[in-house]
Amino acid sequence: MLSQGTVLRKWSVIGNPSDGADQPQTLEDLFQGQIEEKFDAGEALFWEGDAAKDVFQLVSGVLRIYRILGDGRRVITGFVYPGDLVGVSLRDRYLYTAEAVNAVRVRRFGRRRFDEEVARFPELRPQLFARVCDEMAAAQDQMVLLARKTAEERVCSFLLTIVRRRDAQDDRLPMIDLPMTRLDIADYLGLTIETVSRTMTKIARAKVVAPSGRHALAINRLTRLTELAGEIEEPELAH
Amino acid sequence: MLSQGTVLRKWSVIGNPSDGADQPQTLEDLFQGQIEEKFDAGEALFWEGDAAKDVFQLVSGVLRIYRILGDGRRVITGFVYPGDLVGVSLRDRYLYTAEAVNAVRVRRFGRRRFDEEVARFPELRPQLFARVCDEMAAAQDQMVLLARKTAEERVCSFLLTIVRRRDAQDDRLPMIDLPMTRLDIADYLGLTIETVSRTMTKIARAKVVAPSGRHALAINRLTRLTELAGEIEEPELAH
DNA sequence: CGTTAACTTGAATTTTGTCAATGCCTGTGG
DNA sequence: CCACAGGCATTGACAAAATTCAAGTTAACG
Repeated sequence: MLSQGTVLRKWSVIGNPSDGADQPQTLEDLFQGQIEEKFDAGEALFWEGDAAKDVFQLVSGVLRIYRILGDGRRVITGFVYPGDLVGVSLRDRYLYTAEAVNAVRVRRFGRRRFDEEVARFPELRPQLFARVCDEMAAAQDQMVLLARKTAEERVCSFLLTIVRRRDAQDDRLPMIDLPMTRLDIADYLGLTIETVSRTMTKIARAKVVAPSGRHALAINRLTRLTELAGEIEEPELAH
Repeated sequence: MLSQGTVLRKWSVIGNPSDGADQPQTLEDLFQGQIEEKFDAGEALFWEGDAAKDVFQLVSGVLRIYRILGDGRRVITGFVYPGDLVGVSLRDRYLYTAEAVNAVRVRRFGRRRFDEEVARFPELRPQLFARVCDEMAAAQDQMVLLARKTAEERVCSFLLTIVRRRDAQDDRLPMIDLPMTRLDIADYLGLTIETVSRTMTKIARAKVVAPSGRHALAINRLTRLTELAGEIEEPELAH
């Protein structure tokens, strides 16, 4: 629906990339000119250690970003959602693997050229900076979660983050999508699949959420979920 | 000793900040012109939530960077060492508190002016970018540590990071400094002081390290320490 | 509609946290 | 320079939380 409009805009605005007259107003504009590539669920866009040749913008679907310890332990350091960029804040090599959780569409941009374009259009700089700051802020939130939160707080924080990401998206009854598996969630939250499963069951029994299949659930009590996420000052509530 | 020299250089090179002739070659040069401020152990440079007015460069001493959860749980997201910058990768407000672990000296730079200078001297951009990338890489390492490493691996990884930071610094027998308390270490590693203490004792008994007071220790078996940190591929060693 | 991977649930185990008591640096003041 | 105090660290015993191991169940996909 929206994509149709933005695709048209792409051709009219920067149909000729070497023409100095075109002025990308936003980082998104930069990517509009790139061909869409598709990856199936489970396919990797790139691997940890690969030469960091490209920057990607996710058009649709979800990516998982992860690292593997020597003995196979996996840590998912983040999920990437439509509109997000991957591969910006690193030097010569990717520090992590980026893999499609479900079928995804991405736009690719050579890093060299990406840097040149950003240098050429200074108004893009603050946008890029803002994205890097958000990435840094998310990493810090995740460190707090991993260092000090309980299993229940981790799961609730995770669900809450997803609720909040859908910015004023459509309806008012929060129904969220969980395209990733329990193992993905466990590796993101520093837990086992069993603990994630038990916690989900627990908050479902408490009617805080209502699962709808394995990959979607309704948030019945958002305030309670926020409390359980450990994001309330001095709760000290009667239980 | 060195500071005398750098202070002199400051006046000769950028004594007149509005003079366009001076060219800071490095980010360090930018800070050379700023007056040194001192903070005692325990004093805060700024608090989480404060308006992010300044960027700081640490001249000497160590800072802890932390956030507090509603009920008092503290998470130290990083330590800052001489030469490091604090307050760069954030927007309008500080996302964390920065506190002196021991007596520190810092140079302060207004964010507004810092941004202007970086815009004015494009050769500073890649340096700033590199620092932000390193910060991001460190945050990811920390997420891996917190999500999947055992207490012993966490403590050994921490010691190893400190060993590696002193880049070819003087002698060859690794003696390291731990200015922070066990509570600081615990809050950084997502453990309790008791677990940190027990783990330290354990690797000391195994002669991997040799404590020298509470705030220093010698690394006797660096290879073993690296193994214990969980950074070796497929160990599968006889125990 | 059937297969199979993904998920859930239960019981036992392990790791780390909590509580409590003791010990010992480190920095202060004599 | 030494003695002392108090905070910081260590150690031990016990408890709690999460993991591991082992079955069962279920929902997603062809």
